[in-house]
Amino acid sequence: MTEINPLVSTLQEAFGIFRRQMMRNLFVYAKDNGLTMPQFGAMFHIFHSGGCGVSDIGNDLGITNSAASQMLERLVQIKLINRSEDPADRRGKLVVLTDRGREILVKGSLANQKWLEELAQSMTPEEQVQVRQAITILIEKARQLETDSN
Amino acid sequence: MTEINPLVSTLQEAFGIFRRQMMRNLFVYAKDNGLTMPQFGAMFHIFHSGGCGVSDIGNDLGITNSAASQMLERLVQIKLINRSEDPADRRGKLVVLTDRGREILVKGSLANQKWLEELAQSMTPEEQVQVRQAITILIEKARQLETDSN
DNA sequence: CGATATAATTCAGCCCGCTTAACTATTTAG
DNA sequence: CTAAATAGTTAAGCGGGCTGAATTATATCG
Repeated sequence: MTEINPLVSTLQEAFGIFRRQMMRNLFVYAKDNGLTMPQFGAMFHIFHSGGCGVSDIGNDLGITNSAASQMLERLVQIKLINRSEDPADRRGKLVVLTDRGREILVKGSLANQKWLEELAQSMTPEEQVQVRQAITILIEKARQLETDSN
Repeated sequence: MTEINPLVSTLQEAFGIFRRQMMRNLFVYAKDNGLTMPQFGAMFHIFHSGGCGVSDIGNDLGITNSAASQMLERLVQIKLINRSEDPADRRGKLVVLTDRGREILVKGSLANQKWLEELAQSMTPEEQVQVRQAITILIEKARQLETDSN
């Protein structure tokens, strides 16, 4: 048995609260924008990859290329993504969000803004500084982890 | 224009990282457990409500009672939830998770454990203490917000 | 060059998600 | 007690999500 790091369980708890907050909005937000959850998931992946191939999305969502291809075709139809030939490898396609598609994702990531504002305002100025410094460390470390694993 | 609280944008950034981490697993985890995303969403709601009615779930997911009723019926069939008459109001039903259903949710909430451990271990002991204290404040404030809004 | 691997698409077919509309059972209001 | 509101179910029907198998086009390996 490895020792239990108390920070990990604290993070776990915070993560749980964030998760719940996020799930509260996820389904309704997708539906309000005329998207199914898998479609939203695909667009989320495209957004964060900044452009990728068809099978990347299949892998990310755990579905076949076939399924991914069909789903992307629908997203092309409703003009939320563009699909073009990859100039570097003409077998592949390059999938990117349209402006409208990007807008949906950006707005979605701001969906919890109000909650975060309330959260911030429920703290004293001293607490705000303390929390901000700590979260900044957290963000920095998370980014490092991400970089290292590439 | 209200002034921009720097803590809010920091929290927003952290939330974004958490969201991405969570979305990475969400679809694959649901599928691995034989669940569609809406089914997983329903079970998530039941889990956190600790037991609720059919239309509660419909409201939470933004679908009609009819749709919720049909989905729950499938979850009953595969023995992930129990549905019984509400003794307090015999029009209503009481929906709860079975042990198997609860297990899926609990394991799911531990899905990011490894990442959190790596994150914790990438910090110096001093940073760990600092971050833990700050996150504890955050958790406390979030819980208070939740209590107040009820 | 020829064989093989890779990226994507298409088709048939199945199940699920969802809505609307109609219906049953129970509770609440006047 | 009757009328209206509320909780849930059922059925018909549309469309999406997904798979497996077959197909096309391009790239890579020997």
